[in-house]
Amino acid sequence: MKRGKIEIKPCTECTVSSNGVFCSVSEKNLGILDQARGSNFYKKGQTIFYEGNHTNGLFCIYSGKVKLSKLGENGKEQIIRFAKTGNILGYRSLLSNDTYHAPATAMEDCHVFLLSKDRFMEILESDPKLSMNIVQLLSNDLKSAEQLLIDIAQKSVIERISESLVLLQKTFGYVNGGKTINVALTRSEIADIAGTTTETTIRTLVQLDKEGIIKLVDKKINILDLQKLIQRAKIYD
Amino acid sequence: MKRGKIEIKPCTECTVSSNGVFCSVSEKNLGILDQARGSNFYKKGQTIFYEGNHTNGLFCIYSGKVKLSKLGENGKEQIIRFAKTGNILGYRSLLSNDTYHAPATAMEDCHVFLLSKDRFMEILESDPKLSMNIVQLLSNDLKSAEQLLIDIAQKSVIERISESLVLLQKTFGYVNGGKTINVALTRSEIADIAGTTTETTIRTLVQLDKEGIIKLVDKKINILDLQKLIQRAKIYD
DNA sequence: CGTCAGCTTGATTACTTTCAATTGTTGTGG
DNA sequence: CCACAACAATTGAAAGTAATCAAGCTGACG
Repeated sequence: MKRGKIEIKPCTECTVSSNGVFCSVSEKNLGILDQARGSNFYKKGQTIFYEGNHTNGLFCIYSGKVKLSKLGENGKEQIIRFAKTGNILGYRSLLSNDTYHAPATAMEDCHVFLLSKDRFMEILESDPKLSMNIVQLLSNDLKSAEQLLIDIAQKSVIERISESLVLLQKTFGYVNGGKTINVALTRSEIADIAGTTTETTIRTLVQLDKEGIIKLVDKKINILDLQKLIQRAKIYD
Repeated sequence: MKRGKIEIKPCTECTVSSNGVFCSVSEKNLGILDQARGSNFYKKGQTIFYEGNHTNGLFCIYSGKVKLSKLGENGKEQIIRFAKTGNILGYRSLLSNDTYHAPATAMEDCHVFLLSKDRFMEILESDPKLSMNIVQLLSNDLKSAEQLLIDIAQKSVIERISESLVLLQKTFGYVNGGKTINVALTRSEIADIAGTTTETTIRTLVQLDKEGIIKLVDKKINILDLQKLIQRAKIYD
């Protein structure tokens, strides 16, 4: 953890996101947050919080990519959503004063701030704009979760895999403007997004490759024809 | 619509729920709500709001049962959650200023109040307790949606059907303390909860009946052994 | 250079859907 | 009140999809 090498801005000068939940918060309150934050580093694969653990604060991602998953009774993982630079984590559990219900894992090396629960709640109560932002965050999460539910319940594997790739592209974009999706995932993780098995994922990716829609290069996935991929995913919106 | 026969209390004297979101709201604000509400009646099967329609208010269920569903691209329905007396509907769309994204349908004759959007937002902004209640409502919805997602993604049909029955029992209880689940659903609707087909649902219900866990009497479902049903659903919590 | 984790492929099996046909139930208009 | 239409439930057979099981491969890394 070579903190000396990393430039860390105070919350008051945060530029990681132009539309984050804290963007509308006053300088004064950001200053309070600043005093109450702790800096954490996680290596790829490390767990940021576990399912069932008690909530001790709000996580704010300064850099890196994180997956939120949920384990079924049989231990199989389902990825619920992703979080990246500028996103916050753990608000659902914090706000309903619950334990974490979806473990978060670093998909690459991450730098995360932990904001004190008390301080956050304090600001939340005095800042209607922030509270509205949180409500919208929850609403959007709910909307996505319900959409994912429908997709997993009703779509075929190739549709779900295609949709997963579209989602990844939308979320993480391309590597310097090219066609390679800007995130490193194992086949097994892609399976955990689409709600299927590793083997089926591999076969399906190969099929999409053969169809000329994507191009598999090592572990990287290139999207050759996003429109066709969207068609394959049966996304109409 | 024989309104004359139905006794309608003002919001200030509402007793439909002891833990509803409005329970903590002041008399004064309830009075405001009261002035701004409209009374609507829906027959069984009627749609209260459609997917894609613009949000014009908040629905509060005075009596009756409602299902919120979502349609897949192929037109197949997935039931997302239920609402009954004392629950509110449409808050997600209203709060994120979105169109309705999950249509609501009356499962039996319903009496529903429509609260004005403006009036509600007004009170919401002045009442931190209410806004906290809403946040918790959203949090809980999100939690359930994610749980349902895992279940549909990972459980077998018999587990999902079993779980659906447990959910129905928890939500609607028994008919006068007996063993009959207090809600009327078609096989097709049960299928839409569990994310399967009507035929498979029928076969599965028959199997549970043969196992002595439930007893099918006409369209009513009796739960003979709730513990075994929970086991069959692989619910551990 | 061995090991381990991830990737790939093939064969088999199990589960669920789909299609088709029949019966039962309900509500409605004559 | 009955006949009919529309919807709901049921059952069987066939087809399809994806999971599972087994085995070999590949590449990164100590």
